[in-house]
Amino acid sequence: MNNQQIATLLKNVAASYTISDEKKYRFQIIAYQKAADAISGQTSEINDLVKENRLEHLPGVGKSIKSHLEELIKTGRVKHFDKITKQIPKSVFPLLEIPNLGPKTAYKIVKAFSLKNADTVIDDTENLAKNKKIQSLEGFGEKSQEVILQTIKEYKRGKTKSSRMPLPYAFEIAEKVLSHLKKSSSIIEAVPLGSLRRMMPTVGDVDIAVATNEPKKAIEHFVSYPYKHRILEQGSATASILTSAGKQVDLMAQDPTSFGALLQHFTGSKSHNVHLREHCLKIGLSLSEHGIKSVSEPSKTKRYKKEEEFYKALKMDWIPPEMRENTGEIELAIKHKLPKLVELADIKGDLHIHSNFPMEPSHDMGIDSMKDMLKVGQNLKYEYLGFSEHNPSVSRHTKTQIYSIITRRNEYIEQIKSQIKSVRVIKLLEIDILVNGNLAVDNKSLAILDAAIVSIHSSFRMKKEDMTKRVIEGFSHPKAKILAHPTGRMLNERSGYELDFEKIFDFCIENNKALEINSWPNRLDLPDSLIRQAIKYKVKCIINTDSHAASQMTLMRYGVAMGRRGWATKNDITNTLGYNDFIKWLKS
DNA sequence: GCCGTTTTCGGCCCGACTGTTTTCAGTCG
Repeated sequence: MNNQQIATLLKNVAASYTISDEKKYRFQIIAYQKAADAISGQTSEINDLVKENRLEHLPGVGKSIKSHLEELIKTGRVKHFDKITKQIPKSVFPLLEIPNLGPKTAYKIVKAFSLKNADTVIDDTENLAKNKKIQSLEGFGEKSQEVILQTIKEYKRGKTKSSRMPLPYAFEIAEKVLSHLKKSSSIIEAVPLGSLRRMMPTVGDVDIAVATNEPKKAIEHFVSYPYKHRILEQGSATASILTSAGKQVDLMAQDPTSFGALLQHFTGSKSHNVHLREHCLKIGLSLSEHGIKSVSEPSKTKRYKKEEEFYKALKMDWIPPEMRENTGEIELAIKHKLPKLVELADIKGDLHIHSNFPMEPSHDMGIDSMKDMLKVGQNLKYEYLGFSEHNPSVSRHTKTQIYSIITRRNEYIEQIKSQIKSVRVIKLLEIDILVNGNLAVDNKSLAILDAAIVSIHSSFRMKKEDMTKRVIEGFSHPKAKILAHPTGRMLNERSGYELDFEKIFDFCIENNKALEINSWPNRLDLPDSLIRQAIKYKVKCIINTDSHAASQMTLMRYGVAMGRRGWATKNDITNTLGYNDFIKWLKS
């Protein structure tokens, strides 16, 4: 069961409580929704957290829900959940997937028309709306019937928030909308916020804040966005549109004098905001996107132009957006003990890049020359670059042939070195760890490299113990210093292979090896939660791009963002070291 | 059901928008 499925289950429990007796179960409902939100926002699999007994670190998941989840992972169901949800017709739950249909509305429709079949309930509701049967129900009308019909159609076409997009794609949408917004003189400033600003690996919808003295004009301009499918809502302070590609864009407008409060509010996460607001209530302050007011004097709101001022007014340090997931950052900010996170400018080199040098590998080659990639390295002000093409294919070459290809590449690198001197070149290779734990390159060839990156590219479906053994065996070679994309996950595609990370961490510490934070947008691997854990173990990480083209070398920002989401400081990342120190580590 | 900088009891974020109402309920983020 994946996180979204678990979150849906918890939401269904909350919905069941809402329908049975909203007043009686008011706080259980909040608790279950909170837990669902916490889990759907988690980037590592709850399945693993339960198995590794790390679940208590999730805020919103306490003793009771934790034991329910343990039962769920173990047996596939939860008796307590079954008891609660059994009181509600099964057909209510699929309807909750439709935007704007909450528990009350869904239940009303199901009950009024005796819709019993959960498999067809969405079609049934669509037909009822088409045949104008819903408008006569109490509390409904022509408009709400039309909205139901419309949203079900969009849901069926996949135009819904359920599919999350990779971070760079979300940035692209944001850029397009921003360039549209800039055309209006009513908009003083426009900034993308939400999960985009927190640099979540995937983004559901795009949130944008604007500072304006003419909110009505600003919002009218926003909803006139040429690539919109339709306007979802439009008020005097906020509006939402669906783009023609089916992605939702939310906009909030605010007076420039309160823009800092809006930045804080709209960046989230929800869980961060709720926790922060609960904390502030205890000291008599009520927070909103407008500013801060005292509970004793609710008519007066203090406004803040800058987000820094907002946090400062709460006697806290400003919290980097990447940390705002309510995992302890608020407490540290109060104590002025936040870590100083690694920054893009700290990075001194990229050690995982693939040039087009003809290595005859079994995996994909790069498309640009070493020279072109070095030029980009120069522009990025790097001190060093490590070329790490895939090893020559084992099935098509003898050991001797592999040795001669690597020798040829070394000679070519020496030539280039004499031409470009501002960036130092390190001779690496990305080498497969074979099923038996051996490396795909023998000792003689390894000896002529500065070091090696090792990684898994085959036979993913091994048992956790076997895979851990395989990785550690390959990683044990003295030349192997970096384990690339350690979990093997591909976002929205596959969850990766299973590894015992406590063992991997221990191994890295004992042998002074580093785990890669791969910046490739569909990988972002290590995942942030594992980075956080690795850092706690004092394991070194290294942030690389895995570029297969010179233009991809700027993807470094995404890897750095994941490091920041995992609370990594400059000291935790080996490629923040200057060349001499880095080489010393690499050859240690 | 969760949680702890006045608490192991007694609290629980805050506001916007829409449709169907005639002062509000439901949904969302």
